[in-house]
Amino acid sequence: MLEKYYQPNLEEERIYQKWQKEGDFQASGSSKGTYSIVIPPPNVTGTLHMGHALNNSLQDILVRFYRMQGKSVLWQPGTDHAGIATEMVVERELKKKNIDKKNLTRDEFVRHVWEWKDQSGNQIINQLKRLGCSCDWSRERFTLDEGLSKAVRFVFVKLYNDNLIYKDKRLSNWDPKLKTTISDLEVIQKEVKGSLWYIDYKVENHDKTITVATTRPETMFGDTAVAVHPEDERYKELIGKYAVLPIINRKVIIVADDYAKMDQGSGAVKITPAHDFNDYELGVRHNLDVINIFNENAELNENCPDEYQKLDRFKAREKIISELEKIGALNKIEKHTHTVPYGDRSGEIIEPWLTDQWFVNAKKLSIEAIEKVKSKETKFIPQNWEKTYFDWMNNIQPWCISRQLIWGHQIPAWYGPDGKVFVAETSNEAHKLAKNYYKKSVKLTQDEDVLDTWFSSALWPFSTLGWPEKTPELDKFYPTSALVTGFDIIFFWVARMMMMGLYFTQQTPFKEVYVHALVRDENGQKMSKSKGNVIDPLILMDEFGADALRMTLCSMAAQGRDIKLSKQRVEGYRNFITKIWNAIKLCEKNNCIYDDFDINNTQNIFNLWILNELEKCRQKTEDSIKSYKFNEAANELYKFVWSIFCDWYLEFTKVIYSSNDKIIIQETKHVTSIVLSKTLIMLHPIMPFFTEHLWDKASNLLKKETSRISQSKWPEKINMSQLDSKKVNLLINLISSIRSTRSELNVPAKSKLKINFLNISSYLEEIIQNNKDIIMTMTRADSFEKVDQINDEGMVQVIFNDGLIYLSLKGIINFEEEKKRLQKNIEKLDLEIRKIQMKLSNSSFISNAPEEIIKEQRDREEEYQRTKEKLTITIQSFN
RNA sequence: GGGCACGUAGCUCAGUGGUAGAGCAUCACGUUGACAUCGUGGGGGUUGUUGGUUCGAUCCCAACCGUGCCCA
Repeated sequence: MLEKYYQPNLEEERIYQKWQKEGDFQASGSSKGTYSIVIPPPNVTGTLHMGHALNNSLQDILVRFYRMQGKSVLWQPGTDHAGIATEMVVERELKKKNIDKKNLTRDEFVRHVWEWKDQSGNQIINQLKRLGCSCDWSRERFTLDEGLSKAVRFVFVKLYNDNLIYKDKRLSNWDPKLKTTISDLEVIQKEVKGSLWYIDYKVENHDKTITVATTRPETMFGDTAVAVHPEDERYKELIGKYAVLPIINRKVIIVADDYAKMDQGSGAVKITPAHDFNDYELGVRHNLDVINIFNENAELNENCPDEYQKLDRFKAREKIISELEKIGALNKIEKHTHTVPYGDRSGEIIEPWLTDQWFVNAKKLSIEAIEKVKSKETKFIPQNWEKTYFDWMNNIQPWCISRQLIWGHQIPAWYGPDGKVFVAETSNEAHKLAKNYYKKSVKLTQDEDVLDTWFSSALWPFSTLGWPEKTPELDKFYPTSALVTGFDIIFFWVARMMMMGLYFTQQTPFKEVYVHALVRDENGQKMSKSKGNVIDPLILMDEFGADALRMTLCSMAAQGRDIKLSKQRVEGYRNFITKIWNAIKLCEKNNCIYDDFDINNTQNIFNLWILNELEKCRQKTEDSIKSYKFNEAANELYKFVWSIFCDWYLEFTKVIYSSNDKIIIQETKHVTSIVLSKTLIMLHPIMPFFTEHLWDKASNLLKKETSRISQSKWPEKINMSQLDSKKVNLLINLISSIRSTRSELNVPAKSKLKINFLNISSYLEEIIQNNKDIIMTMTRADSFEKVDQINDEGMVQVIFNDGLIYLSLKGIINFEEEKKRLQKNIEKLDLEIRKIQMKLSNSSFISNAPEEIIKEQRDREEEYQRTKEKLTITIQSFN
């Protein structure tokens, strides 16, 4: 006998270990094709948050489902090295030990990072196991593994030789706190309330001044022009003249460019090509000088007046403002809301800064990546995410891939004494190239920078399978079947994996991209540590178990809508698990031992009915998972288990067991056992732990073809010859109607009813006669008789569409109440009848609507009329 | 400013060109053997607003109002 409740925290770990020990997650050969997913690699520094929980639950559901479908399945796991994040974590750890990164050599620091990784880098992997993820851990990869690193070097060299990677001095996003560039995608634009300063610049050889409006007065020392709109009447005469920068009295040209907006600020805008992306482009158009005024800490540098040098950019701003005010050049200050770029890791304001960096020509790589989505070689689900992908791809910018960090793939480029660059996979090869070039051996130094972590992640779908070697895994599992990810990652992963995959394997890396929702808190707010509204999936799992969390996420994963998660929902699905637990307990008690049984021999209508319902559920669940409609799959199973199997079927079987029809009793036990077995199998992809537990604990009740449910096959289609569910559905309606009447009339739960019927169809009568016991038990009646006429004054009519069913309630109910009840029902019917009559009397409805719709309406009207008549007669009989 | 979603019961959300559903919450009743982490039943809706297409619109179209997100 099972215990009172299922206790997930006592079982889950043990079950997971068993799966692993048995090698259940390793891909095996199969004739039914392959199914593969690569995990979007979580950061090695990460801990499991709700987004991971959703993302990986869905992947696990797919993977377990297709495994059950008999495919050879690979779920390729691993982590990425998360350059910036890991350096930050390790630096912080070192600080605790009083070690300053600055005093360490590159090698020493890298050693510390590996030490940290070995000790703490496995957290997220363990948490994924906790969630039940059935990844093939024997194939776990890390972006800094030797194999993957080799792939990175290979790709870099190839792209360089194909002129798709180049080094260039360009503006890039400089993080002055982390002292590295970051890519556009790692910059977060935030709306900030600031000021707009209006500064008067004198115009050379002219009596006018020109007033520029700026949000960044501190960049003034880097100005090399003032721009006005070509059509702007106020400034037309000044175009081509020179404005004089206050404080330093340097001349800058006044240019006409429609980048200057007439209605913004003063219409004149100062141009600082070295420190603003738009200004830089304008500078190129007008051939302007580029003056860099910041150092790597975003302090003013030697291109600024002495008293400003080494001043932080915001201190410098204050100083400039006060000096401008002093000399009367500050015209006015307006409050102004504008967007400011922040580094998503450091939280620091990003400075566009002119540096030497390595870039990928993403534009060229994007062309095919766009094509392949257009031609549906890779499909987005839901489809509308295509648009996001196209928008970004069509406007793609050069991808800055160098980072001024230590942790990562050091760029495979070496410099000769004269700065000549040699790009090669190894130092040896670089030396060979150099020797060839210089005609002698020279000393080479390797580029200090490392590559963007995403550069290696972009290779993940094939580098993890052994590429560039031609491995059997690559051959078998690439291209992968699906990528499951959140929309916020379309640019980071999907786009870049597509570009790299196509260029290096000539195939799209995945056939489908399923884009799931974002998990928000119960008020629809994005979860964030600073808001304090984070729901920790680990805490939820502690409290309710991994299965309940997974089922919750699955049931809420409707396409195109974000998930608002609340604890109550998880609790509800924990209760669902308990419900199944209890159902199994009942089946144990009823001795539903599995024995060989051919369901094609099923006789009893309830058994036929439940098998039919099971098949409907099986079909819908299967279709839903295949089309990524996770919520539908979860709800279908929930409804079947609770509202059909438990609420009705198990109740019917109680009556069957109390009868003395041994053959039907035996059949019912067999059918129950089969339904249980198949239901557990179907629940397994969503709720792997407790289904596995029951597979073991309720072993003798189940039809088991494998010792572990994780290895079971998805149920086959049930082909029943006589699947007529109508009779049982009619019974369910009748029982519900009687219960409802009881309840509405406040019949005490303990009082037994007497039920009478007359004038009913022979079809219904047959059903009633055959199932009297069931009806009586389930409605708490002690008799159910056919009568010739109703003359007993205690008779109350049941509102049941197709028959005159009466409850004998003499002395139990108040007839005024009963009249009201019937009157209310008549009113409802009247309303419906009127609606239908309106339709039917509309000649255009009759001439335009399809035949079956018209017939349906006529039938409905007739049925309502019959019911109404019966009720009216009953009311009249009271008087 | 450009783009994408969304608006259905108190809450969270499904859904469909022809009778609007679920879970939670709520109310009433109920512990005699699966289950109170429960059972039975009830109440609760002008499907954001206004137009259009249609015999018929919650669904399709347009505009508007509101909310959220992405990009600039």
